[in-house]
Amino acid sequence: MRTTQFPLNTLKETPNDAVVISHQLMLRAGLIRRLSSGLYTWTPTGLRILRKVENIVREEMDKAGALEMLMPVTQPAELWQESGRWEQYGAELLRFTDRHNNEFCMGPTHEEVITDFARNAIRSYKQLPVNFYQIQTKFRDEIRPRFGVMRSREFIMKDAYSFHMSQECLQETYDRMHQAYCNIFSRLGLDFRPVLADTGSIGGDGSHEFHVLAQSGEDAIAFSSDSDYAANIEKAEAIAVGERAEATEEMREVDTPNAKTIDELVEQFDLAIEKTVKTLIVEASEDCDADFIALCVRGDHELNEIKAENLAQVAEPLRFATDEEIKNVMGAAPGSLGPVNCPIPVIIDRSVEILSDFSAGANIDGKHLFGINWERDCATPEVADLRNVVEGDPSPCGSGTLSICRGIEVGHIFQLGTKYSEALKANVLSESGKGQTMIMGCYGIGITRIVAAAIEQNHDDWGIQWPSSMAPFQVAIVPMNMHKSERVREQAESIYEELKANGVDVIFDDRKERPGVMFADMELIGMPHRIVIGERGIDAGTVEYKNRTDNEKQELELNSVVAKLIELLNNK
RNA sequence: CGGAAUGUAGCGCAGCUUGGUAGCGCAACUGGUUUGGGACCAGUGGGUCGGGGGUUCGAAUCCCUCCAUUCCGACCA
Repeated sequence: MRTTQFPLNTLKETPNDAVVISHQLMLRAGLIRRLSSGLYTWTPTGLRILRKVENIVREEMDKAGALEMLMPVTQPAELWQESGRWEQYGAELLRFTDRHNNEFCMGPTHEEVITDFARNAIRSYKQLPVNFYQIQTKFRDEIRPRFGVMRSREFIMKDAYSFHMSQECLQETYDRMHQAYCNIFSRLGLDFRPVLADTGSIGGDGSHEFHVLAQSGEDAIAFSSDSDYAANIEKAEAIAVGERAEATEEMREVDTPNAKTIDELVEQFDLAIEKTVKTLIVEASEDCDADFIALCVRGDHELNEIKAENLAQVAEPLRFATDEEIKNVMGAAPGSLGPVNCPIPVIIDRSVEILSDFSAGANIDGKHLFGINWERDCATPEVADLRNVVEGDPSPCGSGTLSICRGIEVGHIFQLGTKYSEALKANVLSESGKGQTMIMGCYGIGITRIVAAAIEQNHDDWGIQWPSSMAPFQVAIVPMNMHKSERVREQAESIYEELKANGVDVIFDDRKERPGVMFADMELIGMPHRIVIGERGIDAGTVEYKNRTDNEKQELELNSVVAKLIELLNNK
């Protein structure tokens, strides 16, 4: 490609609504343009990168035996009503009506459509297992789109759905997808980790997220110092260390009119924050006798809402009680709540169970209890894992301690079970001739998000440093003074033609620009290999070569540049 | 949904306080000089000043209203 025929559209200044580096560089390098909130146009340069990612994903999916297909973006409401998600899904689902007054939505995902397809197309166990996938646009009306294509409303996703007769068979495909994902992210040249993810009500170890490690990531991941264990913080099990100590204090009621928060309490009464307990009131589920449940975690810990929501006694989705409801149920306002003399069922975190001589609200406005001990002052309530793990917690795998780091979720694989196949009655005939509900798995990769994640991980002061597999062009040819020097033009043209003939993705900067402009553009866009052709080099029989990621320039023999470049490309 | 800020050329911004011919830099275009790290000179094109309403002889500027965008927060007592 020639830059005179391939507009680069680079920007010297950073548009001021871009806050993360990938968003800034994507705009500056001319990969994307914003159309509206959370909606982006991909330029010719950007699209080349997107296609590279797609193709790697496609190759590895095909290799793993999945079948590509394509489903509509627009989906009829009936299917969503059948699965029950028309009501469940909130405002994130973009709904609209056609001219016949029929309701539709823009697909945020395709479980319903694929399950509908499968129930019609698959009749017999002989057709199973099967794994379908597509690479296609999704729409989720995010509350707050941000960070460019990292969290946009419209985005491209590879989503796959597998169908099985047995759990074992699902597990096999799941493991194969796990491996395929590792292959994909390795080929893309990303520093990534598969991590255990929350599986919601289904439970088990049936879900992994794939995270690209980056400071700007929106998710927190917990790692073991000594093993491969890695889990999303939402999922990482929090283990209490130590045993409950003997009581040494008497329980006493203290006036704390100005302590509404744990921080205030700790400050005003000089308490150790690890010896305080905070109490949160949430709505109870229908399984529970009471309308509300009290959850207790240590003052220095945070409630994990996902863990809480997964408890049988807690309503799904999780909802915190309003101040008014708390007042009615507890007889005291938030800020003075505690597990002692609590009128509603209490569930405490494991780390709270092993506390002694601790402090909590007295369920009387403006009063706290100090020196509380379980059993003596209050029966030990039900214990559960309720909190987020923190740095230094013991790893749930049994070896090492946890450290926490941030990641960008680029993939998610999930054992769905029969959630959708049951709702949509996707049955097949088994070997014994009886109808059986198919078991499903689903496997997603955020294609557009990968591009942003790769930049977060690979950039410097000059711009993007593409991993070779993703670069829009492999080699950039930068001629010096080509519009004056016929020799430079001839050499540049001939190297360009030769590289093209060898199937190399090459960009030839044949604009009538000053060298600095060309260098800056090629570096900003992140071309991995650059050769500079000038009079000086031609006289010496050489061409200057520079790799985007290291600062050393080297001279290559003019008459063997192409062979040498091809060799470099093959070595990656 | 709550809070804050912003909206002026493709991008970055000034002008608004104190109403009076809509500006600067970058980018684009033309011509020339330059040419191994974002050049220089001369010139050109490009604006519903977010929309609507009001005050006024006169509004980018003052008032009302709507909209959009960005940032922070969204129940952790």
